[in-house]
Amino acid sequence: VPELPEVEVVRRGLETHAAGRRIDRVQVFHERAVRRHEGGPADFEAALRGLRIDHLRRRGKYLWFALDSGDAILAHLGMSGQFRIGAARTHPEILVPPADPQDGEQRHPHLRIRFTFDDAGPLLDFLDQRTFGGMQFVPGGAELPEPIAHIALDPLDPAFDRDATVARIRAKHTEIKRALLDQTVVSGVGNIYADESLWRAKVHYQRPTDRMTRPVAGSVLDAATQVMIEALDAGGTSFDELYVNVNGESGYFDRSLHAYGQEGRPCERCGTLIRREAFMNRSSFFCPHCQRAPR
DNA sequence: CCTGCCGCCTGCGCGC
DNA sequence: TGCGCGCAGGCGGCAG
Repeated sequence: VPELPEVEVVRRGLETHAAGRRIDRVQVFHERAVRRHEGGPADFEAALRGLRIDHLRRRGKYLWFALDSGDAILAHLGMSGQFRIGAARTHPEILVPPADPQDGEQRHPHLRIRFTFDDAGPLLDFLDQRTFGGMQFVPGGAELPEPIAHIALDPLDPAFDRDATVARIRAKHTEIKRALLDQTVVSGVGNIYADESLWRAKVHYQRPTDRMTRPVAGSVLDAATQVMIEALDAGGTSFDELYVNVNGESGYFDRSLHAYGQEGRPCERCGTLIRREAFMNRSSFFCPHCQRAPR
């Protein structure tokens, strides 16, 4: 599941392998992948032809291709989206026989969008098993695409205001994990890093935000920042083949998880068994001793 | 304005 | 053996 560290790994890979290249052809193989694009697949393909990718930018879990025209391709990986560079050549094992023998071309079953460049270099594929991810062309969006103007800065953004975010958290009438997952409060945190942050800060996921002191709210935010930096250094968290970098390689931060997915294992601080509870239609992992439930 | 829930998706593992 | 179900969970939209 791609959260900030995983998306940043992908952004860096695209900066290396896609920036500076001019798009020759775009092929959309599944219309849900461009459902946010007003004009649909044909318009998406036509809008990008001939444009050059200048830079790759990111805010939270969103990333976008800044184009030489001043426009942008805004992308979100959703639950299972991947960008792969030249995968057809470097990973033949993921290929399947063509559905139609006349087709000739071999394609991965989850291939949704393919970019071909005018330099005859490796192509760029967007694969997405569950189709929660996708792309849209945003005219004039190179600096900041309008559709994500409401997304808060993430903790790795140089302009991130830590104290303002603490104030924002404390001003909300909700539980701390909901606030952490609210991308308009702080962006980039998903279920995995929310649980890891709360474990590090020794705070229960249901603590009311409006009854948290500034130091406690700050410690949760600082833990989130720290855990995401460490995960980025490890290349992200990979549980399976659903998250890999642009070269198809896994990250190894899963070995450093203390709470998420650790149900029944002893807490590394106190030995109490990590518990899993349903919360917000997902799972919350926590140490019932270190992270005491609010009254 | 704010909070919180639903529906969108596919594949896998489990129990019967 | 096969099938139905729960689970994985980010996000937009919308109800209250």
